[in-house]
Amino acid sequence: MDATTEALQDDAGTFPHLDRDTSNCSIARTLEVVGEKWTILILREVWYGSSRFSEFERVLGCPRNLLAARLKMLVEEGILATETYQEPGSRSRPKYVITPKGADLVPAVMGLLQWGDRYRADPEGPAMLSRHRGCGAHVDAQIRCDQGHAVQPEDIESIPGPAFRLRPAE
Amino acid sequence: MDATTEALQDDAGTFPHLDRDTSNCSIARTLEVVGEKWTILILREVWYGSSRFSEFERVLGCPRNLLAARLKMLVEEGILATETYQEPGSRSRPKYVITPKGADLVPAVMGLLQWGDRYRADPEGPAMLSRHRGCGAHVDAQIRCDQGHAVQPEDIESIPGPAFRLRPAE
DNA sequence: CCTCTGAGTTTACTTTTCCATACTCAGCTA
DNA sequence: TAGCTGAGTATGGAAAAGTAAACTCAGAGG
Repeated sequence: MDATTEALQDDAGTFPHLDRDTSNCSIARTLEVVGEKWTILILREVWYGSSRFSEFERVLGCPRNLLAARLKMLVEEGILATETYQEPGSRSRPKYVITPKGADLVPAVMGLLQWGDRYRADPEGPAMLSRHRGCGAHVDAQIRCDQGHAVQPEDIESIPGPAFRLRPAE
Repeated sequence: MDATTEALQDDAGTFPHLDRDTSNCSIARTLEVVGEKWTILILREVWYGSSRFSEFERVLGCPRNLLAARLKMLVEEGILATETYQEPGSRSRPKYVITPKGADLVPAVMGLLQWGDRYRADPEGPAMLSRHRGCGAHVDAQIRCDQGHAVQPEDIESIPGPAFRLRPAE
């Protein structure tokens, strides 16, 4: 940890957050990849079991050109990978499967899912439920610290990290 | 639980997911609220300490009309609430604070944050770090079941819920 | 060789969203 | 009552997304 970072961290809570350079924000960078329309919904369908172009098209009702563009981007980003499948009597064709990098998006998507379940579900409840395979208990996304404590949003402290930078003067 | 849902749940894993009605998906509904550009970044700035219109504008560099529209929507949705502040010598003006409903989005945003930290951070690391106030340990979003087990993405089983519907025939 | 099928690509058009800038408005001070 | 400031609103053009339909392409089967 360099001296600048150290100094800023000592000042945690009162660091100059309004003057920081926000171009290297991890939230913004994740949204550059998954923030476009259809992208997260494609991933949702992957974990519900779809893998073929025609399946995504059918269940999402999304334009083919956008679907092709999003799938291509997800493969280029390493979130999906292509494999091949072959129906009897047909030639082999590509299908899309999740990679470990893609699976690491699950906590974020679970977070969106459970917020929608809580605040925007139909009166009778959610359309889909998630449970732990085997134990069968309901699962959800939650925040924990490395000591194993459950953490409430108001007990999260955000402090400058190693790549913290101030905005260049205008 | 009605008979249809029961039947579908017995069939978990092989339910007709390609024929389901996806219009009541909780992920899609959450994205209707927070999926537009700037919305999540506004919330990020709220937990980093901003509350005033001019602060959001300055740190985000977002167009004023979009900022006004997003703030208005977030207040209408109950994610932010307005309070007033008054600088000495100035009239009172509105500021924006997070509500409990807004705080419930933290797991989703933490999920996006940690994915970006892992895969898209600068070589030296993240721009910001999150720690548990008091204990000081690093915090992250993770998936757990109600039995307290940590759950890996591949051990999540998605099954039809009470609002599961098949798509109307075409 | 012809046809069929899934997986795209291409094109043309409409609609929505985004962006930059100019303008307005309310109240506090001079 | 004129000017200043923070918080917006209005507007016009650019970019992205959505829609629909035609077109391509690579094999398997006939």
